[in-house]
Amino acid sequence: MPKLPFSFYQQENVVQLAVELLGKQLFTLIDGKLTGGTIVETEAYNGVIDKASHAYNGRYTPRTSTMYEAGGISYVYLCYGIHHLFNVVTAGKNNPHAVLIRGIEPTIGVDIMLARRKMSAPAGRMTAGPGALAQAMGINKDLNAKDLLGDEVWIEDNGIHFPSDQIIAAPRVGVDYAEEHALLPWRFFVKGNPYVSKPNKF
DNA sequence: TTCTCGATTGTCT
DNA sequence: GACAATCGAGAAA
Repeated sequence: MPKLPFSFYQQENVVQLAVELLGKQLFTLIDGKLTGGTIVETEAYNGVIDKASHAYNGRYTPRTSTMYEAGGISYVYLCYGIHHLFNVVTAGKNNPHAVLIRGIEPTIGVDIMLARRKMSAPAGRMTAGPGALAQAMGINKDLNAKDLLGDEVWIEDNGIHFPSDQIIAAPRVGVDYAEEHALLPWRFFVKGNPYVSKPNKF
């Protein structure tokens, strides 16, 4: 199946791109172990105007410099000292947009993911949530700034397309006070999918 | 150099 | 439902 082309990641509309990533296949080849799954939950981080983004207001640091690169690479970082979060950098250079991958539905290497998660049987929580899915797929900060057209981590399009009425768009909680920010951060997930993290109630 | 806190999750009550 | 675990980035000094 074809990997998503470089041009796909150059879109300036990170919100729309976050929607389009739903249904795509995310793969990692770590230490010779192949794992992959269907993306079922994403969250858009709209660069300098997104208050929740690391690059908010043009903040540029060694860590966030990855987000300023041209789209089509990964952005991985450690949160709470425990969890690795996997993002896809999008848009052109110096436009720090990113999409956080929050949930996948495992399709390849399920047993490997179970072992990494130290679980004995498949369950929804295996890959539901950004920290959990990163652990399941063996993602760590060594995967930061990797080319998504490379052979360690990549995304394929196998034609899966969720109907629009199955895709839920949920604004981030706690931004009601700031009307200009209320539109910016968006979370998207597939309705009723067991591999979506908590805010699955609708 | 030092201090605070986070794009979270799992466990205990 | 509430809270602890845990460490590196970012900001201040």
